[in-house]
Amino acid sequence: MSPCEQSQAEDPEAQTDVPAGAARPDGRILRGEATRERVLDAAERLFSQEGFDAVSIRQIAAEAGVTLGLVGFHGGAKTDLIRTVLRRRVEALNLARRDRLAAIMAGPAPALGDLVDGYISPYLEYASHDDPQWAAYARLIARIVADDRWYKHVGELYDPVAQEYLDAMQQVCPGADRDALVTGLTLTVASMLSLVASRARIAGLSGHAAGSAMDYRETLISFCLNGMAGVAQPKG
Amino acid sequence: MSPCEQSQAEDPEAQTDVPAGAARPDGRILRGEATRERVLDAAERLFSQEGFDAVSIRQIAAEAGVTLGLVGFHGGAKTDLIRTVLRRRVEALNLARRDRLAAIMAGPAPALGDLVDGYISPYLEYASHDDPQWAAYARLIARIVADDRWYKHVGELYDPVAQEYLDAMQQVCPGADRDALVTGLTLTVASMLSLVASRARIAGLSGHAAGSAMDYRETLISFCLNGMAGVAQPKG
DNA sequence: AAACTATCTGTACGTATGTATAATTTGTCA
DNA sequence: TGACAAATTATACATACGTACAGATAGTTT
Repeated sequence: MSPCEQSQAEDPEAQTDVPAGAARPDGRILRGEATRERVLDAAERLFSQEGFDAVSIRQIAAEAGVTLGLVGFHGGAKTDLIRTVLRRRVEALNLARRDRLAAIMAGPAPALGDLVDGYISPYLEYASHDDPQWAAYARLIARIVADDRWYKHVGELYDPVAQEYLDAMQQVCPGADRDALVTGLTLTVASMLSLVASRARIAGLSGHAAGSAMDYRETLISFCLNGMAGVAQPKG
Repeated sequence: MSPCEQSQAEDPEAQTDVPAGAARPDGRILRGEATRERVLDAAERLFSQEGFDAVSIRQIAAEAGVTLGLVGFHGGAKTDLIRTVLRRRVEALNLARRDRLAAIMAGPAPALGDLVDGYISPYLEYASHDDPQWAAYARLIARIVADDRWYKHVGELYDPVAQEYLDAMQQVCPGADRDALVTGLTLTVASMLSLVASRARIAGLSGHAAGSAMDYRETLISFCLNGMAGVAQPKG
């Protein structure tokens, strides 16, 4: 009777055979929905702070203010729980990136810099979002990409939009080698994530406290744009 | 009687009151030294593959082919063990970087690109080293920087040389803002590490298997050089 | 040979882990 | 109101964990 294996039925009226725990046919939310959200939020926060293996189900329960059994009830097994957490916010990020991409390509003179900015900025904005859960999620993604166990899952979620950006980049830089663009975008993403994952690095080297990720946005975009422009040039 | 808390007495004749487990006054190595190395190697491999929290002392013992107690005997507590592993190879990397830096600055026309190359290449070379332990260590470093628990320790080990490179960069680019250089070097390091940590990302986006980290060296250096040049320009 | 110390083995302890489940409460609909 | 399912509690289980330690072994020194 656990609702933990529900599919991502975002649309309340999408189907008649509603999985348990999701929206009801009459549109009302089952009472467990708020609890489920608390559990996922707590897991998101703790996983991003301590890492998957260092966090116990009991910690998550305490952080969420629920009993131990409820974490399993709403989140399923631990590996399912983090998968759900990772999947939960993908749509919003992908949508923001796709919107920007469409706007850029519909404009008069789409440039490589616009595309780099379009891919990076939504993540940075969410990472500096008022909602601390978004900040936690951004940090979690930055953590997870170095872990082969979860990268496969994360990659599947984000790669399609990345491919759309790569297509657009190829359109804007006709002579560029596809593999070079792929590597360049990978390095761009790595740079972007590093700003969120460990501003401690910058703080340590600069000698003063690091600001918000947004404070580094200009430098980051400049770095990545110039870097991409470098690798996008046809050989010769 | 555990030798696990030995200081880094690399010089066999450095002191008369030798800590247990290190070199003897007569220059001979105590018999446990080979075992200690096996334990550290196994920990290095496993930590780099699975992460600190996912690896148990018993796993390390099995991987090293020793009994459980020996891991604690030679490695101390688990947190001491990873600290030792992280510290063990720092000297070699710092030395290689310092050598390159000296050669560049003694040359006729030191350029920003040379400095970027000088900082990146030693790590890439060690990461692609024949010795699989070096590859494991490189992967471990790439993993660890996203974890605040260990970054503090790693930073202390590598930041002094990074500062020397930053000084040299400022010398080569007199108008550059120091904070911009710091951010740029941080992004450069993040890009460098990402190539080692997860070539799976590139493989996933490109559609074909990823090669060795060395295959991406040119693209990486081009990306980082152009990126650094971008952020090193005085505002205006 | 005897004393000594580094090295190594085997085991035990207390605690924490992920997960399952029976029993209870709560809200909804017929 | 009474049946029914979702939600919640409390507890139990088997296992794995990090660490400590008493004792055995093996070299070295006296």
